Amino acid sequence: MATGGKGATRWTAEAVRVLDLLNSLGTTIFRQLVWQKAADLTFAQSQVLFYVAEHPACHMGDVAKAFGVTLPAVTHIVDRLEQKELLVRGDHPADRRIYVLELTRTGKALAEELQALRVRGLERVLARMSVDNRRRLVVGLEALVDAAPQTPDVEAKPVAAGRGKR
Amino acid sequence: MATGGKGATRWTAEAVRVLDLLNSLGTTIFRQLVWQKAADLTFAQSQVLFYVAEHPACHMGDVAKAFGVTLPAVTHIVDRLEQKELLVRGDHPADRRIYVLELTRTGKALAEELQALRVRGLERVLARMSVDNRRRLVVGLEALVDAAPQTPDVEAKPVAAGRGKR
DNA sequence: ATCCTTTATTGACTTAATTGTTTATCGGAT
DNA sequence: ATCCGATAAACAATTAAGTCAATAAAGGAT
Repeated sequence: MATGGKGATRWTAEAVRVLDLLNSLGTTIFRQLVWQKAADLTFAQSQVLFYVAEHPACHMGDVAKAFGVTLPAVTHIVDRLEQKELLVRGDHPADRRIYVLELTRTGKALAEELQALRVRGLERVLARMSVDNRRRLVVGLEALVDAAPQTPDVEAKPVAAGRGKR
Repeated sequence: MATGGKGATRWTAEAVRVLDLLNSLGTTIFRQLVWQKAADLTFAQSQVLFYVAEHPACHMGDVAKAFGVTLPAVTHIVDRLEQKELLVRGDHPADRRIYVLELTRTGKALAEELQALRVRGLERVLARMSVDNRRRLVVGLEALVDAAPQTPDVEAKPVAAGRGKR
């Protein structure tokens, strides 16, 4: 409101622009960079791999919440990752209903390798930007992420639980 | 490490940060805003809907190139959109192999409605940002999209072609 | 006319995600 | 000590999306 425009109308134009940019992002960076189809992991599988890498000892439900999918979906993906020996379902010491997810040695190595791939790819893109624009990008994105509805991360959260007990 | 500045090392840190932010974006904005699960369209279906809305009279192959998927995948999605009467396969006047895609009246209305939904959602987020940060976001994103490997839009482009001719 | 390329479809198969149901377990009430 | 409600996860079935391989049909060239 600082520049005293006519309020909503101005933001709408900006929102449309940002939406458009985010869309372009999805079909460039996201598709060509973040989603390197390496190591015959599917998109979902690599996402879970990274999640477990960053949240060791997490539970099935944590993963489901983080990606907003249902538990059965996680079950399948974790099944496949376990088959590939990238991840193990460990037992929880105190609560026997719970699986504690951990990456195997191979899984950790793969996660690091993929991360390095992404970073290198993104570096090549950032190198084509000016220092100022890189700064703007980082600060702007930080503000955006900050302004977005809270991130459904590992923290305990009510979320939409309530699986079908009857 | 923020003020370090020994060349490549600095960019790496910046790349990691941006990667992280893009990731957060994927699990917040993208999931809660861009992907409004309205009108029982799947994600892929709504993407194609929007694409055709913005590129009237496009061909099956255009869609495939734009999203980096194979032609059969497009066939299926267009089938479904046609069943829902959101889109029609028209004939090309000069080349009878080609289908010319157009949204129906209903399809256009739906696209506009979904777009409005997204814009309103994004507006609410942008409203929580300062004017300066909004500016930084737009400029930074523009620079990023610009620096990214060229967008696989409607233009003729080699992309990852090599579709299975034999 | 014959060959080659382009455009799109079809079929078979795999992976994903959703919904609904079931099993096992935990924790707290009697 | 047992029953009851809630939680964690598996299992089953359906729908969608993506792949490859093969096919068909139209266009263009020689």
